Amino acid sequence: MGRGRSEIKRIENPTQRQSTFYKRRDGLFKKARELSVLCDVDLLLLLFSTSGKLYHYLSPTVPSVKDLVERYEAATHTKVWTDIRQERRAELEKAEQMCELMEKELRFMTVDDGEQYTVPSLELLEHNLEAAMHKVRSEKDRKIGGEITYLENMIKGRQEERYGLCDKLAHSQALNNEEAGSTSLSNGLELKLGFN
Amino acid sequence: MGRGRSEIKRIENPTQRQSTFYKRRDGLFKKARELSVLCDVDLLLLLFSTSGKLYHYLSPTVPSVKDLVERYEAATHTKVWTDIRQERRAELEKAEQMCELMEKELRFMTVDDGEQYTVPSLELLEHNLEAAMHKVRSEKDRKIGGEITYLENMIKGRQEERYGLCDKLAHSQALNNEEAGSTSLSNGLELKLGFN
DNA sequence: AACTATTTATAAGA
DNA sequence: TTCTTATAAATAGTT
Repeated sequence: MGRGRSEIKRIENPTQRQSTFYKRRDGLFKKARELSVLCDVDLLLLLFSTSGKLYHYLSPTVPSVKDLVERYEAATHTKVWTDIRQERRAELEKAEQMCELMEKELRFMTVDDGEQYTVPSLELLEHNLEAAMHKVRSEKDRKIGGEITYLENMIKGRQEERYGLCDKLAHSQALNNEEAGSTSLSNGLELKLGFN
Repeated sequence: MGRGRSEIKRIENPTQRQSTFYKRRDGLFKKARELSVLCDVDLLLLLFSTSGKLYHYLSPTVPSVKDLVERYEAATHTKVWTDIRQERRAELEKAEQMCELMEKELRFMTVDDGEQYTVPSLELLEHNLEAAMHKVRSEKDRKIGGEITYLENMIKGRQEERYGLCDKLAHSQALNNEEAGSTSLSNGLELKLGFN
């Protein structure tokens, strides 16, 4: 139809392709509608443009897309919806299994009474707990040791600071004495710092 | 097209309807195919004739009907199926979160170095581990104690059984002696049981 | 199924 | 996009 053309191959010019898409899309939907009405046919037309936009038509006689797809399943013996559902269920079950496993492990670790232990497994657990305990204790000691060192350094720093101040003061008093004019102010300062 | 007609309503004459169906069905599929090729479009055409026969076309670029139907689902996100899917996803996420939480707890319990512990948390952990250890040890003692008791009972039972048999035998021998006719058979039985 | 007289769809151009 | 129009295609009615 139209002026010329007859080859059916992808239109490379995007503008032209888009234009053709509009026209032919409308034509196709019109024909689909006409066929379903004229000949009493149940049909579904589902299409996505290159840009990902959805267009669809469903005969008015069909209640839903799902309905028609289920009939398609029955006719072709393929299972579209059930597959999707089963995949989901499988994923969920896997996650739940993981959960259960870890829960069991946790219950075991915390020596839950609901669990039944054998003597060897109890011995293994005892061993693991002992190892964990060692780790915890050494980690704690390390942390506390670190804090103690930090505090010791603080004290040391303060002391040095104090010595420095005392030295300065002594120096300052010596200077004052040389000048033969000792003030009550410098005396007060000496008393204050002496027992700081 | 064609000679006359333009009204689009159900064709009541079955012969004519069937004839029109063939012609228009072919035309529709042809147009669908042309559109998908010319404009690079993903489409599905699914139809059932009045007699229930299935005809369908799927663009060669689409891997499966399921694929396109899933895309339809995602695009409309209004259907019951999507709701179910979202419920599933929520369940899955919940399960995964649980997993993560438990994994973290497990890592903490096993004093994994990747974790950062504070001194108070280490003390709490130490306390918990000690409690677990006590539980494990008492459980182990209980189990071992139980097993010893069980074995002791076994031994005791066997011994009593043996005594009972010896008594029976002695009784039987006494009877045999009374009858003054000892057989080789009863003699063999005595030998057999004596060191069982 | 085939054949056409017509109607319809649409390619190209605006 | 949208309209116009020349022309190709589809198809209703007929055989």
